[in-house]
Amino acid sequence: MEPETPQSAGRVVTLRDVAKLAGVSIATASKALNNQPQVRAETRARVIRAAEQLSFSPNTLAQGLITQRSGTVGLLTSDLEGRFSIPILMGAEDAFGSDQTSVFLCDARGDTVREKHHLRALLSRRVDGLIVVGARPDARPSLGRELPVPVIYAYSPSDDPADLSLVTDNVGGGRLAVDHLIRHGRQRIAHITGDATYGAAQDRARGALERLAEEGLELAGEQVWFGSWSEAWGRGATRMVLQRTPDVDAIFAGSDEIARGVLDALHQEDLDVPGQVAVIGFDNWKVLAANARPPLSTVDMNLEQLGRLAAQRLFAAIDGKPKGGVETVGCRLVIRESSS
Amino acid sequence: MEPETPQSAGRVVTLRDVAKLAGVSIATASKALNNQPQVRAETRARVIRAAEQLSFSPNTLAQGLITQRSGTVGLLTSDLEGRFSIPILMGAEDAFGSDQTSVFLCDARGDTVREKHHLRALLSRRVDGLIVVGARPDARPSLGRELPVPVIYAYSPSDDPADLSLVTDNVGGGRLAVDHLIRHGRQRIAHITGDATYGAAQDRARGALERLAEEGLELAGEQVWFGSWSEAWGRGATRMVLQRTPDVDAIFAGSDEIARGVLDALHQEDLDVPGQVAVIGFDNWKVLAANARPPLSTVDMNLEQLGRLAAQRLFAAIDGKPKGGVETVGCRLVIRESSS
DNA sequence: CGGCCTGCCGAAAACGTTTTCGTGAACGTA
DNA sequence: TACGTTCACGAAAACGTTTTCGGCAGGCCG
Repeated sequence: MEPETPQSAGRVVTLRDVAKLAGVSIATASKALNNQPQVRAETRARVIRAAEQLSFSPNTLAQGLITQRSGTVGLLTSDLEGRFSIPILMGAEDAFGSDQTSVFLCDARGDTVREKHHLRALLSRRVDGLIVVGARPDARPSLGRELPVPVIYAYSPSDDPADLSLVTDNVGGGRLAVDHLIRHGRQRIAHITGDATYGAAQDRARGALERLAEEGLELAGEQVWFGSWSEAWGRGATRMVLQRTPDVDAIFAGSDEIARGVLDALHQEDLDVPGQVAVIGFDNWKVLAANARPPLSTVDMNLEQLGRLAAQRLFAAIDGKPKGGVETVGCRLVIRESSS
Repeated sequence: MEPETPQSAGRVVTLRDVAKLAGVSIATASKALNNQPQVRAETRARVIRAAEQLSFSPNTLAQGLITQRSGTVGLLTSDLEGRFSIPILMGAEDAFGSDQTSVFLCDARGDTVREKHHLRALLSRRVDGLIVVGARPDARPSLGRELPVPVIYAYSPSDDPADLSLVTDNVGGGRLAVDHLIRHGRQRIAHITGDATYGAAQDRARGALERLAEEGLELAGEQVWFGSWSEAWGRGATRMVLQRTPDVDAIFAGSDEIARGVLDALHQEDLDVPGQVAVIGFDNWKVLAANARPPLSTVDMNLEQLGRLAAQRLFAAIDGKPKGGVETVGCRLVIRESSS
């Protein structure tokens, strides 16, 4: 009759099993596997071999219980559906994945009570930290200063300046777009963008105007065209711009959706892009931008990098004193064919 | 001098603190909070009050250690970027959220070794179960039968029929689309779809052909137009279909991206949609479908429901014997204006 | 040979719960 | 009064680790 192994008994392998197989105590087994110095090389090897043989994997719950570190963080998003959360989430997950920390995903669906509920659950699970990623780039209410773990706000900054928030540099993004158009010889640049109540819309417009002013240029189309973040608005606004300034030679759109509408309207007017009018979007939403006709140049917010940065800052805050303030992440140009 | 509370000491509140404040033992405190019967009503009330006063939240790690249930599940996606994972993930998160289980999110980025790595980590964390959501609707390698926890495969079925997989009913989706077109009096229906190596493309086409055959109709455009999942292909294929069958009165596109291309090409030929040609897409990818001109009718795969179902099946499997096989989730029509 | 240091190892406490079991009190019954 | 039963409650074990500390060899020095 075979000697019964832990696995064959349907039990999950524990450190005790490894120790017994290696002929050492539990304490030594633990030290051997954790690279503690006070164990002979030969013994360590024996333990490791035993662990592999049993395919031992340590119970992180027990580890967390004693070390007071769960090795987990909470990712509290208020809107999974919104496409901006996802890249941030990917970046964060990526940055953590390389370490040995796992990520709890919670979607509050923009509901405050659901958020509270998730927060409670996460704290109960003794997460080592939290990343809160918002749905829109404007400030959101802080979770409070009395939390037992550090918190990083990503995309939506916290309304409490004592918290650490990571946000997109929308002003810089606006500058970048206009700078690119100017460098390609455009002089009569219009700006069509989304909802004026969005801070991001204001910031992008401001950046654009700043860069124009530096060059001594005025905005074409008489004004910044605020509206909604939709293709339909892009089409409509384009027609109005063309009416005011028929010789416009570039349009900076506040989002890729709007830019698609702009392209569509320009086609209808038989204007060549980028021959007669250059177009640049914002977001680098690939399915929209890359499939446009012609493929759309656009500004990328580097959201994945923002997510990775959030993870790094969270780590720093977990063992160190927490920092407050707002940190911005720069944008980058993605040049395709609509602006060459 | 104030009596020192646990919080003021910077310590996290434990059951011991609650018990002391309520003047009972730890055991009784535990029983009181867990609605065990063997505790006097008055005592229970006192304990609960103490717990609230200290805003006690039980350490789930300790709970999990002893109950052998961590109350967590792993969500192992192979491709977060792909838009199909997200709704499934939302559905699953939603279904779990109402219960007291939390979700670990892991993105393998389509990499097998990363997947193995995440799997190890999840098992180490003693998750109670796993949901594996794939990137494309074709079969993927099973994680194996020897896992200590139940696994549900969502979207991509496992290649091992002993596993339980949940997939979209693509055949039904194809039928649904064509049925809708027929009901609206269309007789010359063409089908333009994506990569022929995708099982989903084959299935949708099969469903469409079945439904046509039932009506005694033939496919317009001489063949099923397989190609790629892109707008460009939609444009190109539409031109070819028009060349073959100038009087086509409906086009069923295998995806919304393709449908956008179809619409674009029809506009260029000055054909009215839906007056002369009806168009229906697949996926209900809102930003594409709702913003199209005219807004695009399409087939929705009910992915959120699929995610919720996966969560339910996982629960059933956690305490019950695991079931195998493939279960399909039906599609539904989303009627907008392109097909009326 | 006695003392001291060094190198390895194991016993045991600790983390914060749940759960089993024992115990004392109160009560009813013979 | 003696005895069994029920009712609340507490002591202690258990979950699977990490870490502190003490002990036992063996080697070196005086």
